[in-house]
Amino acid sequence: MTSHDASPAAPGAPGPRPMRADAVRNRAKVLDAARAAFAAEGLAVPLDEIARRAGVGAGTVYRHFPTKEALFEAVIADRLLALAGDAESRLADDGVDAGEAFFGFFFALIEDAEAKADLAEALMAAGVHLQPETRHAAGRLTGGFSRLLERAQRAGAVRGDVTVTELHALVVGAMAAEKRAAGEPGKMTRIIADGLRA
Amino acid sequence: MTSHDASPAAPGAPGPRPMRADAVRNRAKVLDAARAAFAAEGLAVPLDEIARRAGVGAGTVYRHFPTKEALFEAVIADRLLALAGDAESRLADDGVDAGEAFFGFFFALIEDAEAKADLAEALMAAGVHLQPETRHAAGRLTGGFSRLLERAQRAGAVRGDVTVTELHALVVGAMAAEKRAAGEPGKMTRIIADGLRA
DNA sequence: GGGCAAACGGGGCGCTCGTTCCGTTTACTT
DNA sequence: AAGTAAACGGAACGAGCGCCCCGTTTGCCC
Repeated sequence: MTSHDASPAAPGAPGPRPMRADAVRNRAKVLDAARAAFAAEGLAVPLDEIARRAGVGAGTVYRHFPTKEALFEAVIADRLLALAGDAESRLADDGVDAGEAFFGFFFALIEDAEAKADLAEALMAAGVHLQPETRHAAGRLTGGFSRLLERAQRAGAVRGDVTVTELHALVVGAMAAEKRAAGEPGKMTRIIADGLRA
Repeated sequence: MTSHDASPAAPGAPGPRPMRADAVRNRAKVLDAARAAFAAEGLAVPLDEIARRAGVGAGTVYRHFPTKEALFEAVIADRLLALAGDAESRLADDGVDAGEAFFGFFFALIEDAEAKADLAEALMAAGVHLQPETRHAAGRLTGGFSRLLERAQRAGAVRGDVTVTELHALVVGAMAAEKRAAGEPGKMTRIIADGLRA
């Protein structure tokens, strides 16, 4: 819930002015509405609709986020950080072997994206022109995933000729396949995972 | 090149009136321009752009195709028929075994879609509200693919717990993965294909 | 409680794009 | 060669949507 912070910049040091109470409240309402709306319909949802659901005017949204894209990224950055945290905690867990940890995350990642249209879209997008905050979050996720992959490869659980970039592409592919196949959730992902085993 | 036919309806029997010469010419020009434009940019290309490339006015496009969607489908139906023909000819070829035939088509299908943004989009789309002609073409493709799959499964080359629908989903997934991964074309598809083997 | 800057909100602008309309041109007929 | 209906083309319409402007409201400080 990092994005529920009151101030968009310089949270610790008291900057020029503290935010007004209603502004803080509205920022949170917009963010919550955006989360729900983007998750349900992806970037396609009109900004006016988000404003309406948040109970504010469109102008208010634009005071807090310079552009629709920026609002989208604010939502996405949160999700990416959560996923990065998941990867890192699996990495730290000594109870499961490398292969299990890797595939566990692989499945969790795709399952999560399935329920969040925006995340899927964000991962599919080329990812150009990202704000620094988003870029950092994406980097942390990639880093964690990369270490999970390496460990699993060293353990002989995953074929050695796959890079993180290719893995990312396969995740996108699995999400696309999963969305297309109605019955038996996770089956497409399982097939693709089988193709990844050594 | 079935769509280069002069008359949209009743080609054999002389209907109400034969088409005027310039109309025939323009229809073909529109179809060619649409083919190129849709292949390059998918459905996103504006209709005015297609008209411009074809050297006609937008109104002319609409006399031949009631809607942009209909024009799109006219292009897609051709592609689907060509693919169905490919599947059928592989089916008829006794020189290759069932597994080879299946995977050969699998790779060909994805490679083809890679070069044609519109085909990829069409396969990804839910496919609701299709014109009868398109529905028929899609059915023929699915039928051929289905027989290739069955034969390969019976031969033990492909895992038995996959249906045509799921296969379709995996094709879409492979296309998505392939588009996302820059280097070494076909690698993502090969990994997914490995997941499909028995 | 009064003053003031910050925040609000929604009407409106500008752009894109699918579709239609209609005055003009062009191919066929006799 | 003249008449006619089919076909043309591009200006114009309308809908959707991102974004901005500005008159009004509201929280904050003295």
